[in-house]
Amino acid sequence: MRNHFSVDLSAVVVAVTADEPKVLAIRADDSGSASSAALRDALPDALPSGRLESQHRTLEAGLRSWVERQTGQSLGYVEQLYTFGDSNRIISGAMEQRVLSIGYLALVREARVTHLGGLVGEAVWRDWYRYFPWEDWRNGKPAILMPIEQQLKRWGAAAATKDERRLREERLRIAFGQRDIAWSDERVLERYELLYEVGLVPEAHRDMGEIHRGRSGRDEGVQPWAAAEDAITEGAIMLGDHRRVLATAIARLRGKIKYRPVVFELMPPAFRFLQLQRAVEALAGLRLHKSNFRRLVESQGLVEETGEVEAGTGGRPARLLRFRREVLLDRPAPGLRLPVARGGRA
Amino acid sequence: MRNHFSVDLSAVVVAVTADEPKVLAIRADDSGSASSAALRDALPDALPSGRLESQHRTLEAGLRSWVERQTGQSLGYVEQLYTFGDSNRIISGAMEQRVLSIGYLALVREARVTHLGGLVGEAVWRDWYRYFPWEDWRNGKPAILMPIEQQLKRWGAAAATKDERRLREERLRIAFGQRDIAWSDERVLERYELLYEVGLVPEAHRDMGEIHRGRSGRDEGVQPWAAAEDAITEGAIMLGDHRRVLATAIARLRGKIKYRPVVFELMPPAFRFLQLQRAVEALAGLRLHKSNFRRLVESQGLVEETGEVEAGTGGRPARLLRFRREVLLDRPAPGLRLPVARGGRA
DNA sequence: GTTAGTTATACTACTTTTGAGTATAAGTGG
DNA sequence: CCACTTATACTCAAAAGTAGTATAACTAAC
Repeated sequence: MRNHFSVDLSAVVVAVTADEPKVLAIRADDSGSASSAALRDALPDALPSGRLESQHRTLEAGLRSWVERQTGQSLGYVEQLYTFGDSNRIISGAMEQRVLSIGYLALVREARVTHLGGLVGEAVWRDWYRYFPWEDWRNGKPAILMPIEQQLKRWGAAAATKDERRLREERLRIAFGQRDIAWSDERVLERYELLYEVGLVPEAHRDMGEIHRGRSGRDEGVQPWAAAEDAITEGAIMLGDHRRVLATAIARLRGKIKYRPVVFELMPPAFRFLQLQRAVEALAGLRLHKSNFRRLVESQGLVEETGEVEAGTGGRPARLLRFRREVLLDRPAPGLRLPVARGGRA
Repeated sequence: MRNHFSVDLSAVVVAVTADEPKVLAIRADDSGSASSAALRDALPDALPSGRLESQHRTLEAGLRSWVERQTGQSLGYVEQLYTFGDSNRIISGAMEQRVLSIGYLALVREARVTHLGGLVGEAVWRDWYRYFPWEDWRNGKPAILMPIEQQLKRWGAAAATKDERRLREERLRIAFGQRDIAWSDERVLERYELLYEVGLVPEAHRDMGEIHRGRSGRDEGVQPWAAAEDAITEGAIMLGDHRRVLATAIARLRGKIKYRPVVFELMPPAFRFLQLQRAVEALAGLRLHKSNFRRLVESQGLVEETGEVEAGTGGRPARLLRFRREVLLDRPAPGLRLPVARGGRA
């Protein structure tokens, strides 16, 4: 058994419904016992996940089958995110049990869930900002960032040495866009990991309790700087390191929409311009400039008109668009930023 | 043992020496037996790799220790590439042995190798175009592409149905930059996988021989289209799927240099402008426009002058540069391409 | 059935970034 | 001294991006 590992597959399944970014979660629900609704809501959500089994021909196939079994959702676009293997996932009870965990990002068009008489729990679509309220800047800077920034500033100042303080302040500046640096929508994971390290998210303290004999893997048993009472509880926590996987997924997706037409995996077959913009905004957590966004999309030839118009949206009826599947072929590599010399070709 | 897997860690260790991209390889060398030099050279190279052991605290730590043990090279920048888990890695002899393989990309500054009295084989630095001769366009279109394109064209035409033919021709167009589509330096993996599928690389046929009872994983036992004799032997093959891992690494690195200052991980502490350009060119396999490249680097504030100059290069002495470490902090996310509305900030 | 509000779409003026190339400076080897 | 290499500084036009304004076509409320 030594040097053999069990492998966990977990999926961040994303959809955009009513201009909001959704993620598929399993509500922990030990339906057997007569637990109160209050208690059930206190239990953290989990991502759909399961063990890789030897009958799964490919990793992706295993993932798809688990997600389908647990949520009834079948997956379209699937992309591997990252493999987490640091020995910090200790299954309570069975000690020495090392688990690798492979995270996936999946994009689906519709946020429907077939209700299953759940063995595991109930599958629900959650607004992803439920877990990361500080990531949504669509209505300006989120209020929750005030206390976060204050705490982080104090953490920075509390460094033992001068060098350590400079280091902390720089990390902070980059991750949260302080001073001259602008907030970057993509640094989701950096922000989460900083909060974890400082001890400002509850799971930093939860995981502390689970660590036996100093086998942390994350930080080797170093106590978080912040007290458990000071942790930010606005953002909902998740089971295990699922919130970290979610952060990885959001970061990846936010990065990818900028150079690959992946948004369309989330759109219905026909959609309006503004609808597309709202979807991108929902993912990026930012407001975009209307006419420039339109020009960008048009000039890239990403869409074409279906010929139909949609009325009843409370304004001038919009022409409906569809994604031009050809661009997947057209664009060699959208966004090559190197100044290639023409002489290159023989 | 069911549902427990052994995990292989393999590293693509990259350096740039004398304007050429190098990768660290293990020359298969069963030094025990008195094998002839000719035979030894016929055996394929391998990437440094080894099994994840439970004493490895993190995946990265395991990788570092394996690389160091096998090559004497200690690693700086390390990045996880991809986890391969399709059941196509069949260890000859031990059947049913399923292995996951996690590929890593590592960047080092100097191409030196401490010669070890090798248990495994000899570590050597190889020009990476040894394995992918069609990827080097620095001196114009590589000649090897002529026969490749011809074969691929025939494969396209040989499709059974019209739809299938269109599909094949499109894949070909994108991967190899036919017709109106330009060659893209980043599609290294797509190209390799296409060649594999068509049967134009020798390992496609080699792997066929190893497949028992249809357990391919790659293609479920479908015979490659091309005959084994028609495979391209210009590009050296590697052990197992190591060439695929290498392709993944090259693709990733070529993509990444365009939006992250990773090249500097490969440069000496002080360097000339042209030296930097040559390094980028070596990686991208392209020639770049000199003054525009200079402007790009300067305007981004990626480098600063050390104050020294280097003479003796056969021309006007150049000022030496060093990487401005601050940019790692400065740039929030180099290359945000969304038209953000100003009203976004509250 | 007019008016306020909403959504869609076209057009404009300006700035910044690229792409391609030329000119000149400062060394080396013969 | 001359041919050759390398370095560095400019120029100029085209393309892409930024920030708006103006107008058109609907819905809902009064």
